[in-house]
Amino acid sequence: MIRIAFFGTPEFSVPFLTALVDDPAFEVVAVVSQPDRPQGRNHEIVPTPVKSVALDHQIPVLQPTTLRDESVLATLLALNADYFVVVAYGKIIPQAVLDVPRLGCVNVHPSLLPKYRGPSPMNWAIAEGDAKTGVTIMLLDAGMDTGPILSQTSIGLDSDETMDTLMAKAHEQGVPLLIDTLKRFATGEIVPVAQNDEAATMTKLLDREDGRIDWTLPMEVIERRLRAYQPWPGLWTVWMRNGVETRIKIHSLQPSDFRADLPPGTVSTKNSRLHVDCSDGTIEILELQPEGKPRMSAEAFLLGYSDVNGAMLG
RNA sequence: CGCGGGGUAGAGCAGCCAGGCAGCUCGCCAGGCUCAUAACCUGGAGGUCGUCGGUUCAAAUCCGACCCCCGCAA
Repeated sequence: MIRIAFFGTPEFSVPFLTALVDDPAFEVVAVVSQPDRPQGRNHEIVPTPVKSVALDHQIPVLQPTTLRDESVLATLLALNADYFVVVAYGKIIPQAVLDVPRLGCVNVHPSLLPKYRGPSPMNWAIAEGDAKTGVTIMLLDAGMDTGPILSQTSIGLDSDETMDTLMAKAHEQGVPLLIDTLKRFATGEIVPVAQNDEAATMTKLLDREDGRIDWTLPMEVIERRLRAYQPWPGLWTVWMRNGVETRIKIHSLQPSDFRADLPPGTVSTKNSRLHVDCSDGTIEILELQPEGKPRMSAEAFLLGYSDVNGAMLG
């Protein structure tokens, strides 16, 4: 049996972990996850998704605050692991840890490396309107997603692709690829291939301000971001209503054939429809959510907030 | 004890601060008008005002407890 320590934290990592657990060729001897942190509305301490699954399978869980620690290193060494498998762990892994497993540290990166090194590669692929992205299985080295590639699978992006659907595809194709790659690399069937650094691109970490709609952008870009920025940071805008900033989340929109031809960010309503102009046309908002309220259709919103007509959003 | 908004007719909201007939827009039902409509007119049904308790002559409104929904933050 191939001995594996699994490094991962969010929901995205879970299918990879469960597949390893379920495969008789592997023994997952430990799981390393980020420390539990206060979360949610009352700052409750919630276990990470990966930790929960590990506990369900009676797998020992480590949650070190740092991997640069002698006792942590000693614990990892004692696992006598063949692989460390890293899927969205959330922290840089220092060289001393990379050197621990016999066969190496294998990372799952959801892009076609060397394109989109760095965080949020799937968000980026959707936001850029790419026709395809993929999943890369690679060996970690000291750089940011710079290690040699073991295997890769390509994923076609649909015109209505969202993070939900893309993650499902990444799991569908990436999980079996990981399993297969781990087995074949262990037997020497796979030779790592260095990345072409000249073709590399980097993504930046999304932050909450990325979700704030810039209405001076074209419709197409705004629409892509709506699909790319789910579930976080989402897409939102601000309505100055009677001197009070009201934040409004946009859940669904579409380009409109109606042309209001107003300055970007200006709201116009017509026949129970909600339109906002951007740089190259008029967008119809279909579903939205004022802060403190549940999400609702534009039609419902207009019944209670008819004064939005003519407002300038930003 | 992280900060904050909300629960009022099927939907979205106002009324609450300052207690005194339960409102608005839409939908629904019936009828009318029109060549015509996501139009217009007339009439109508639909509510334990989240729950429980307290104060009061009187509570959607004030006080207390609880339940539920949501935004932020992390």
